[in-house]
Amino acid sequence: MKEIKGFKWCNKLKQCGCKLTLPRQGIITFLTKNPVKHFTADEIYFELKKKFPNIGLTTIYRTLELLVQNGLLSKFEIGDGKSRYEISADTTSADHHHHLTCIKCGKIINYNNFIEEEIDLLKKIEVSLSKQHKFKITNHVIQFQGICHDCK
Amino acid sequence: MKEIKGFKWCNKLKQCGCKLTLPRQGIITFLTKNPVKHFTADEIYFELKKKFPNIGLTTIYRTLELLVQNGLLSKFEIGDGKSRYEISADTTSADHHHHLTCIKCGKIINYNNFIEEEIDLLKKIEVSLSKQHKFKITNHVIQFQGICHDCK
DNA sequence: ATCATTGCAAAGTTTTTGCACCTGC
DNA sequence: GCAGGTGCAAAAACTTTGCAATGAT
Repeated sequence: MKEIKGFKWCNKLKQCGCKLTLPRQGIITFLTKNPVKHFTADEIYFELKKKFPNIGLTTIYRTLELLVQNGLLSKFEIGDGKSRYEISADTTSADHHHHLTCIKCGKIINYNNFIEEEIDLLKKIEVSLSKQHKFKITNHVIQFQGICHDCK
Repeated sequence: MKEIKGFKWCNKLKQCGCKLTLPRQGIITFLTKNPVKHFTADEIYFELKKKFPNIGLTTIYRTLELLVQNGLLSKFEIGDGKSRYEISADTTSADHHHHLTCIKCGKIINYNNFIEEEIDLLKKIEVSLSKQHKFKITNHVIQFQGICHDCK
């Protein structure tokens, strides 16, 4: 077992007392390499199959859930019935983005040319909500929904 | 067929060329009366059964989808595999709120004591995104995720 | 009268569970 | 070596579809 891309996340997993198995490394590596996409479990499964032909879809689901629970991944839904996952990018990271989704065709557009106040405000809100509701906030899902140019 | 609570939405539906059937009225009425909850299709089904014993779950799904497509409802997911629906409250309405959800137990907390800049900024972003991506934005899903006091 | 809408049953998808085997530490 | 992790098959859960019957305009 040698260290690979995504080692930061791999270490984080170890710190949580989880074993760093090959499937887990594979999933972390893959999602780390593609930080701006939003994969379904199925898409990750078919991708991982290439490197780990024996991997099972069950493992994908279990690993994704584990990573979500430990704050490494963000899980969300755009209305098509499939959960989507992406690496939790820090709000200061260039990979951090929000989503604009079409309620007709399901198209997802990322945007990260934030209005300058946007990130500041989110941090402020997170601090405020944490205190008020005694939550440890790990993530946020900001999603604007509407009808895209093609569907109108 | 007589007018009932939620007539504003009922009229909106008619304007979209949809027939105003009893099940549709029932669903609109129910969701209008409970503007701050987030119901699953199943929960709405069992509620509507009381008034319309013959109603089918299929109708619930079809009606909800219709209402979402026409912008009357907001649909979102908190990570438990069930879609949730609520009446689209205008951002200026007292019913308008955002969500704080626990990734462990699925608890949903509404908050609407917005930091004063929050609503202004959202409007600004919506205008900006609409132009940039030629979207007609109908709704937004703002969701902070974390671990609640009880789960920590 | 007409055509959209409904309810039921069946099918389709996505996700979870049980269990014997395997693997990282 | 052992607890935790994996893969397969089966099951569960949620949602959609086909179709004949019904209902709103």
